[in-house]
Amino acid sequence: MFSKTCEYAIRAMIYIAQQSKSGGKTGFKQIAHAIDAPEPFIAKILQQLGRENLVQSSKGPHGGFYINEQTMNRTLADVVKAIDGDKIFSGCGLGLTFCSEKNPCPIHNEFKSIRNQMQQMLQSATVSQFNDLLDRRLVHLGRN
Amino acid sequence: MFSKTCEYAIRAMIYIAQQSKSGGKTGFKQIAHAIDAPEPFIAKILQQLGRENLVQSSKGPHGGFYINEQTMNRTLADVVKAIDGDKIFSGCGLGLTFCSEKNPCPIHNEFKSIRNQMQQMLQSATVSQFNDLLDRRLVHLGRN
DNA sequence: AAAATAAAAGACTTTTTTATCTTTTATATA
DNA sequence: TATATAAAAGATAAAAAAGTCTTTTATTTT
Ligand code: FES
Ligand code: FES
Repeated sequence: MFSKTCEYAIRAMIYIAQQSKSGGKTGFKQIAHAIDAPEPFIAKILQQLGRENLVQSSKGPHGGFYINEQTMNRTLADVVKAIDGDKIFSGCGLGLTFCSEKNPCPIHNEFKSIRNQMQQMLQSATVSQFNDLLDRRLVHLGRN
Repeated sequence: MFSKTCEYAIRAMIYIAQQSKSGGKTGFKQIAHAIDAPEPFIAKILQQLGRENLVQSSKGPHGGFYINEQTMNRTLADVVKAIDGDKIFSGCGLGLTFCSEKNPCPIHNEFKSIRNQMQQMLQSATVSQFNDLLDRRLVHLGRN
């Protein structure tokens, strides 16, 4: 559904958001460990997210990654778009081009509906929405 | 959403189904041309589909690929499962493991619903369902 | 039986994605 | 201002997916 890179990105965002609530900054190594992902790969992904202003960062001692007030309200859809582009939200889910609005294939409308639901769901899910559950340790971001 | 291999497989199945209606067999070169896909790659994919009994084939002169009566009713879900496995139908759409039925994440239920709809749609779409539209040239399987 | 045809199987190459390593730049603190 | 720290940037490596080629096997027709 999404690329591995994108999955890591989402988990990283959710983790950083939680850590940032209390004003803390987090290094990429800690992030990688928390979400059980390869360190240098997470570093690369965070750079991408930074360029898209989906995370903030500061260099030097006590530096690290964090998420500010506004960014807390960014949605999972933003993250997906930044990493995987918007091909998931547009075009045929089968990746086919042989049908159109005017000459819909037998599954055209169902596909459209599902795609729209997916988009709406991701657009209404903010990265900070998970903070509470993480705090209460009801969910965990690792792989186990 | 699906792998390229899977997209080719679906388009090939749909094409072969239409050609088979009138009892004809089709060579992999013709199939590749019709769906605008690389010839040797399609040959490989057809072998996979053959092993899963999703297409029939016969060797020698006037041989080729075809789809018999029963197979006409196989669904797109069968093709997807044969090529990409069933990971699209199971587990979290985000590829995450940090939530469960008991401790659902904020988007758990929406995700579940969407995934189920997707599965139902693919399970109710047969490969022969496209024959009519192809006959009437309302849709085309090529890339242009 | 021999020749021709067409798929099956297996080895191989290219491209893309995923992951890693090294050097540079920026910032804080002593 | 020197040193330590941490991210940014860029180059490289490994793995997976996509695509290609060659040989083998089965079938039909002559
Ligand atoms: S072929 Fe994908 S929606 Fe019609
Ligand atoms: S994290 Fe994917 S459904 Fe909950």
